Amino acid sequence: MAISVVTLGRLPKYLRILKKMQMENINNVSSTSIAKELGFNPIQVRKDLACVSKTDGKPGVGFVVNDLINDIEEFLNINKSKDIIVIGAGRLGQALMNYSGFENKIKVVRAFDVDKKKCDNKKIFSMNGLKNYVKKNKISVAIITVPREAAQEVCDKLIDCGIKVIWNFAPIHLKVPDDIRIKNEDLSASLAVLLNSY
Amino acid sequence: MAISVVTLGRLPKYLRILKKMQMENINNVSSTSIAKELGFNPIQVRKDLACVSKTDGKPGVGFVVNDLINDIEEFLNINKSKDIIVIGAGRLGQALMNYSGFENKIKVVRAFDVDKKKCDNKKIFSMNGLKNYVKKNKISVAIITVPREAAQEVCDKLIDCGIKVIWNFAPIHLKVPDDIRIKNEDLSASLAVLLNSY
DNA sequence: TCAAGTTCGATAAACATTTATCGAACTACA
DNA sequence: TGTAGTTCGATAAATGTTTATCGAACTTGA
Repeated sequence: MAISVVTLGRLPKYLRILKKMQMENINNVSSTSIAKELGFNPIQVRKDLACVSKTDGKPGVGFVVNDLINDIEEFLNINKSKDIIVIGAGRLGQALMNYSGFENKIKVVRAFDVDKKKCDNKKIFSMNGLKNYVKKNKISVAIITVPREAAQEVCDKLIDCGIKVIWNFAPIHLKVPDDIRIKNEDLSASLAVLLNSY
Repeated sequence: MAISVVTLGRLPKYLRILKKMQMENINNVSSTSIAKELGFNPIQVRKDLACVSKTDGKPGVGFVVNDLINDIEEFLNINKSKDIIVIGAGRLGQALMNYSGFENKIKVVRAFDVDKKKCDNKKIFSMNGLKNYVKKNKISVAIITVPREAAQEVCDKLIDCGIKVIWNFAPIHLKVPDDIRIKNEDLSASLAVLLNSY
């Protein structure tokens, strides 16, 4: 069976604590200790790991940290480098450009903005160069951090440029054709869950 | 039965498009059209709405937009104003302070930072004043946007100050006592889901 | 060597969420 | 008035996710 979205979302969390263990020269780890670290259920951890790793854990010992890291990274496809662009060089856009939490080779390489004053020709560029850059560098993933009013227009433009995957931070539900993958990241939804979950 | 987390996360999305309809003087709306707008299933929409609204929809007509808005807002408790603080006045912290997507009366009112150069005594303040401010203004919700290395320490300090709900954007899984509500917002997890969901 | 404790994977059970079905109520229009 | 189309809520079915159970494999230390 294909992996579920919830499992997929947990993988980077495993990766993060496994890498911490790797730094501390810990070779083996049990599902129980991973679970305790993250507040999960150990059975769930084993199930998740079984989805992405062929190497079994040893009873009484646990899993090999290095093997797990390799298997998860391979599964998440973060061994090949991936360049992402962001549209909207406001505070959020710039925060994402400088965010240190993404996996190894995933980088937000360049921002585009309508405001020419923001363009520094190092990492922030005018929207005019967008299509050319996307084509030349075969960019397929873009992040939208423009104001709500501009978001749908920017989204349409990105699709026109050949972008296939869009991560939208503007507080609006963007509509896209079926062949485009989009995640409408909704900070107010996250906050609602946090404030109201009993 | 208590409302589920997934339903809770959809409520702000309903709210957003309902408010748009309200602006356009649309009085009635069917579950079908809401579903189409958001890419959901109409039955799911009706179920979600039934959780938060006592007022039934009329067959052949749909729901009353204004009533739905009121019921959802009341359910989400966003009629009373709620002040939130953010620790870490970097780009992400400042982005959240200026974010326009939160509901009406939810405001990120003040940031705290160790870097005194960032403090402008308008909205950004030194960490020294944290505890006093939290106590005086009965703040219960805080956002963490400091670098990973500082996050756990900041988290502990917040709890010591009396904060009960924490929204963590640092790429690390923070541990808190059972009586503290925390959401470890994990941007790299979100991205992993987006990049790998089939 | 042996007993106690840990940990695994597989299978099954419990629980949660989404989707389908259906009869009834309403609108719109001939 | 009557008929076709829309929409509802309730109930049931299907699907997905998490947790429990259990026998077997391994470690550790007496």
